[in-house]
Amino acid sequence: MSSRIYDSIKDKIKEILKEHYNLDTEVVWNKPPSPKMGDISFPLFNIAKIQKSTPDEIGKRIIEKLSVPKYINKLELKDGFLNIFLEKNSFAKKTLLETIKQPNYGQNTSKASERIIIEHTSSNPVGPLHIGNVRGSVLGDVLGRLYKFQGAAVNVRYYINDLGRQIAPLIIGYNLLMEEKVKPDSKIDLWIGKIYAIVNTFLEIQQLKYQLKVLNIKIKTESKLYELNPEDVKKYLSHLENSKTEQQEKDNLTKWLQKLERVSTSLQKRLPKLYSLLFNLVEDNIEDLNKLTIEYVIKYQEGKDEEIVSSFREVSREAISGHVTTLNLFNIFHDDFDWESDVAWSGEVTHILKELEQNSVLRHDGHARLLANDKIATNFGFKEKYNIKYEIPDLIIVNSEGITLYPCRDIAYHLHKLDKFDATFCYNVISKQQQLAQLTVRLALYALGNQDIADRISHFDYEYVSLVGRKMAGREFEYVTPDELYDAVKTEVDLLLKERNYTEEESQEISRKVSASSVKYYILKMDPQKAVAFDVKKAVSLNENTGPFLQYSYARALNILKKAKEEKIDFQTILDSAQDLKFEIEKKEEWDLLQLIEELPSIIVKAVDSLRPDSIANFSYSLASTFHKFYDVCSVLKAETEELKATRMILVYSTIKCLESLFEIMGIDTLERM
RNA sequence: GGACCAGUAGUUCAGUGGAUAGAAUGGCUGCCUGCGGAGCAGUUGGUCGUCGGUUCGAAUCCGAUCUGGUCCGCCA
Repeated sequence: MSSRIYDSIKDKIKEILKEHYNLDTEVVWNKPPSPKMGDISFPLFNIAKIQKSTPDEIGKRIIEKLSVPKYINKLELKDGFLNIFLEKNSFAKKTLLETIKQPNYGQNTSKASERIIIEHTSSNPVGPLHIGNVRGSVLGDVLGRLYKFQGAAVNVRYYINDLGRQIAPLIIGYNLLMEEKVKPDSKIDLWIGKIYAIVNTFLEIQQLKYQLKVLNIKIKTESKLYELNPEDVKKYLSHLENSKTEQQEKDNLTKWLQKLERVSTSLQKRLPKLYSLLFNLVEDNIEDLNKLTIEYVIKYQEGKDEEIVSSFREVSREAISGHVTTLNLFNIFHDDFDWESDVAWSGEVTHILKELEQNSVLRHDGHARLLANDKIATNFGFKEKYNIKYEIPDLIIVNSEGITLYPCRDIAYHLHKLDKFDATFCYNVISKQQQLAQLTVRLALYALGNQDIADRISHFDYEYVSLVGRKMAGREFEYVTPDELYDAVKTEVDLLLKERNYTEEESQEISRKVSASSVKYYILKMDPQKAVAFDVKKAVSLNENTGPFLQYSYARALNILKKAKEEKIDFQTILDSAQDLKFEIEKKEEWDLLQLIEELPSIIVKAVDSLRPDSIANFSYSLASTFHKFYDVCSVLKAETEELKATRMILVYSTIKCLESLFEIMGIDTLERM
């Protein structure tokens, strides 16, 4: 907890301790459990202990010396705490005058000297974004907005992983459909996701059959190369059971068989038309899908075959364009896009490997090459610097066939990434699964003599999102997309809006903004470190701690001022003469609201310093919720006295300003009516 | 086997050394001639995974331990 007024009282107490006891110690404050014990309290135990005195003695001394600022009403000692009762009216005046004065309340320049790169989303271009990826998008977006709000220059980048083996089967299927002039049956990235899942299944079926053949597990069958029917699976399983294969391998193959059977049946059921269309196309045109896949991958990695290059790029671009459309729904935008393939083609990876080799930090083991993470961490002072006490595992970066794996490109990418924006710091908002890979990148930079770069890169990690009861799997076309959540909410909202008298245009704007905020806020409000089982029902809810709830509070607050205008109350004059106004805080609800307003600036600072974008959402909820309570109990326009009316109007106005700042940071739209 | 993260009300979560652990949701009950009911109020519900330690004080820090997720040699 932090607050400017409270901190200033704290500083006074610190001064007294320094002056009186020559004591330089940290003083903490907190909120008493009950208002009867005051508004703010200071525990005196540790000071008493250092001074070999009692809390009461210390407290008495502080009270004696504390020249009471005008917003302190009463001081009290109780159970070792110094309890302070604030003079609410002066507190209100100080806080609200400040709020009125600032154009964007809570904005500051504490990060003005920073230039921040934020990489987020960076999803593979083989399907639509799902709620798992979008968790990173939302966190990255809000982190960037927090920095911007505090004066930093922010550059948001998307790293396109277009070199994956997985893309090749997608390209093959996509091209076959193009030749047949088949049109997408859905949003482009979703369509790509379908093609990928289907053709990849064919590929896996072929690979599995090949493996079984190698082990001499053969069955009599009528089925085609890319087909796996249930009867064959049964036969395979019984052959496998009786074969002399190692148990471990038996288990793996059994699992694989079962999985592929499940996936192919499920895909056939859910996408019957596309499945059979692609099946026939691949069966008729592709003799050896596996071989072709490898050929494509190698050719793209080399980057010289123009046809292949343009195919990969085209499909990737299509997928990413779908991602961008989705992200834009939620006010999430990227400034730049980097291609993994560009990094590969630059030839830098070869140099890096050579240098790592020369520096003796590559470990050859069997046939693969690993980056000697622990050795680097120890020798270059990394462990000491970051207080790492365990052994860091080595990571394979070149496989036994001499093919460089993605961490190599990641290292090359990060060598120049900060230069692209002349950045002071870079956050990679990437799921926790990438922890070791991300650490490896930084260690490689250490080994290459680029500690200065490595120390300015941070992995902002977040836990995975699963579905209630099952896992999300792109390969199986199993996921919940933010698009479908958005649509589900929108249907609900449209229904609500039908009962109100809005024009079609207004209605569309409102439902768009409400739906977007609903989905975005739901993802934002969860602690990044917590794995979440996603509940679709809750995600589309419009009540309680949701985006629409906040928007509703805003509209309600705004409406009071609108109403005031109708009643010919000149609020501008009230604002202009606020300096001379006698502020009056009468009820608990006003006081609660006021304190949250006062707290907002420090909440913003803390959110970025502790890397908790989600804390903004939770604070917004308490503010909105407190406002509703205030609204219910305190009549603004019909307040008993002019002073009370003016104070309440300014409270409403300040709440609006708070919400505007919070919405700005969360990238959620405000609504005047809904 | 090692590492990282999580474990708080029936459920979903907030709470990163302070007094009596907070919301929401489910169930039950009230408030629309009122500044917008997408709201508010009441009621019910917790050995903060377990055991120790540090401390005047622990959900919070340390150590063990259990459970779940993820990563640790050829996918990204």
